[in-house]
Amino acid sequence: MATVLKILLVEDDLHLANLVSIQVSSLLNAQVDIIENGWKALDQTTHTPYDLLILDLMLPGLNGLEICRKVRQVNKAIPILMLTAKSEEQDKIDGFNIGADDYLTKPFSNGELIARIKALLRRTHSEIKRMDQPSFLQHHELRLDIENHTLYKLAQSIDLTSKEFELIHFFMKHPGRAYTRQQLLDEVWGAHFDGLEHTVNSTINRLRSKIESDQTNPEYILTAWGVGYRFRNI
Amino acid sequence: MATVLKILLVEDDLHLANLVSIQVSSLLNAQVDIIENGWKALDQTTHTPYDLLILDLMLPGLNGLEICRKVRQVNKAIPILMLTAKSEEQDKIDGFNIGADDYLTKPFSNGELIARIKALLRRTHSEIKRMDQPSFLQHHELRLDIENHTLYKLAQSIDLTSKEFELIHFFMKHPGRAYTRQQLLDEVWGAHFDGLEHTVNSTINRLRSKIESDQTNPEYILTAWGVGYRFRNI
DNA sequence: CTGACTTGAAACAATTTTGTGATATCTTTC
DNA sequence: GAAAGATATCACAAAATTGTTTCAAGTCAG
Repeated sequence: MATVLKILLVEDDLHLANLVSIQVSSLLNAQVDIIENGWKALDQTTHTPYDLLILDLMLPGLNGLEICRKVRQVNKAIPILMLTAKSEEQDKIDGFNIGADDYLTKPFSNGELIARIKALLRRTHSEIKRMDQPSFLQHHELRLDIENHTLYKLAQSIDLTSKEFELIHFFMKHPGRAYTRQQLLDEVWGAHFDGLEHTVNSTINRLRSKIESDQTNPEYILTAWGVGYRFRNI
Repeated sequence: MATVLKILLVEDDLHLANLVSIQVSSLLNAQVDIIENGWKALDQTTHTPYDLLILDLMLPGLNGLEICRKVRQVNKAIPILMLTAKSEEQDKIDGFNIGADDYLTKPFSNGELIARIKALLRRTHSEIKRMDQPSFLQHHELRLDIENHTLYKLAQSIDLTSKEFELIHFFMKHPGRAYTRQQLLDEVWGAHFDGLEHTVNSTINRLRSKIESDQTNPEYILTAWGVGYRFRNI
């Protein structure tokens, strides 16, 4: 089910292009097409739907800025990452004015490149999350189908509200560890939530009533007395 | 929080600065210093230790991003909150790259501001705590998993109450040394506790019953006759 | 706009933990 | 070996924490 990311890399330095391609395709589960020439690149983007464009600023034929501008006329949504040399710093501003979403100054590390790409795709609401996390989380009789937003106990599906889903999702990603209520608020409700810790109790109470066979003796969401809660580990 | 928070607010709009200062100092028990000029602010941070920096992005002298970068060169730990106007959205990304921990877009409500500050301080405090303490403490067959808040004897996990956990945590951090009951009360129960020394006995008794194979001949929590208790050293 | 559903908060009930007192057991000292 | 002092154990009550129910406000679809 893991869909492959399609990335177009427009770069005339084939050595660099290959390095980037190898890293990106292996670390992000992506298919990277490489094109050296600006005009060809523009043509290619109109025929194939890409999830991300990586443009070198200096190119034969048509430079990065111009590709950027022309692509944006047609497609306002596609994330664009510009690659620039240090001496071209001034062009950054132009890049943004024209519609690039981020830029990277050469030389850059692989880690930096991957981080930027991930950040870009996250921002543009792409589906990269899928590649960073499994589609299912299974613990004992519980199976969480993350993409379908559904919880199964054995074969039986259990309806969860969205808070309940997020909470058990978090727990199942971090089984065994005890979290305080405040930590759960920060992680699940968001750091800016400004309510009572007791809120966690209520949600856990509702969750337990749906997933535990014997609510007075929970199997999955365990109470860590004096601390908070933890998800079962075995 | 008993101690007063020290916050530096760098903001040239004095009207806004005063509003923020009043709210923050009253609701968070904080002392807020206000500085209008970027250069002065940078100088100030090197002379006074602050718990939090709030930087406006647009400033006379030296803008928020630059202050942020320069402060980070010296101090990697201090939490930084950036204030930006809507039109400066693009700079957010740069802000994060440079090392701000959070940002807030003007106009913001007081509640939002306070919530962000609290969340930031929580985050950085818990990170600091994690930084300077190990995740595990191991002695002989006992292994204390601090983050998971769980004690293992060989592969078997042992349920502890929070006092028991705190007590054995303290012991395992300071093995071999004998502590009087009063010292243990001060260290584990807290200096304000004014109960009987006898309380320590009970807790140790309960702890021993959970971790010692032969309770009449303890391997881990040893009695230091006429003194108090000590944790085994080898 | 209505009605069902979700969510956070408040009140109260139930449970667990923890401190204390009483008593038993062990060490040391003489 | 006995007395005095110190520690261990047990039971119980107080304190702290958590569980449950209910209600009201907010949200969303139809």
